[in-house]
Amino acid sequence: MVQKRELIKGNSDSLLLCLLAQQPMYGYQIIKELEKRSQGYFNFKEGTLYPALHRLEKAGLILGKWQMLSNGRPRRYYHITAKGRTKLSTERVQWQDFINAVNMILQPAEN
Amino acid sequence: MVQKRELIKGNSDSLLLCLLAQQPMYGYQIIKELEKRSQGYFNFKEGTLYPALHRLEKAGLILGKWQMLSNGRPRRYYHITAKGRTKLSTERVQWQDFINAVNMILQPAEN
DNA sequence: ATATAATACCTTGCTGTTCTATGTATAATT
DNA sequence: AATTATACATAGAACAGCAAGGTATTATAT
Repeated sequence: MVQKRELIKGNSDSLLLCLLAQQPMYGYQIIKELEKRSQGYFNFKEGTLYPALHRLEKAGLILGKWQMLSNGRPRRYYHITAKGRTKLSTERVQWQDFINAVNMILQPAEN
Repeated sequence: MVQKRELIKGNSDSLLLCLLAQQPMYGYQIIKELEKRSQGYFNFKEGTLYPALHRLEKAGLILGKWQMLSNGRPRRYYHITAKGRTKLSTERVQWQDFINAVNMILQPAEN
């Protein structure tokens, strides 16, 4: 399947917030989880994900907490905030509105 | 309704190709038509649309032809090419794949 | 008559998002 | 001993959309 990567632009925030609304996760885990849940469709790059998480944290939508594993390797677990949950529900609506609008153009399609 | 404008990125090509697959149109008309068909959702800026049309033409997906009106005002009508129609059908599939993938993340959502 | 809005094209520069590439470091596997 | 997987991070390039500006004609409103 050939993907159109640009489609993800502006949508990744919703995906991240949605995952973190279910449980706190760390960056590397999020990448794997998105890939798994989308049956291999999503393959977030680290250069995309980490800056995105930093943006979301800076915006107060998520909160990162360092957690040291027994083996001494640190992970940064991100938790969604109340503000983040509000944002998520807004973005869900916006996503649906967007799909509807696009389909109004693409659907009546006998061409 | 508050829109998330970035969502359109990577999707506008499909919308333009779809319109032009139905009939040749000129830039200004496309803007109005997209607004009308989406019930006011889409409001393409000229700074977005004209460069987009130029890109599509350069890629051989559409073909522009100047047409002089009786009043002397020129319009540039764009026609879809065979290559453009092929591209459109590919993009339709990609769009559906993308929706499906996003919904795999957002849908199982009781949060 | 005159000002404003609508039509119709265009470009430049800014911004934001993604990706590639690179860097660091440890643990597990081959 | 070498490679892969885990886990974080950033810098620079590419690209699309937008605001703002420009030109020019026609139609409408004042």
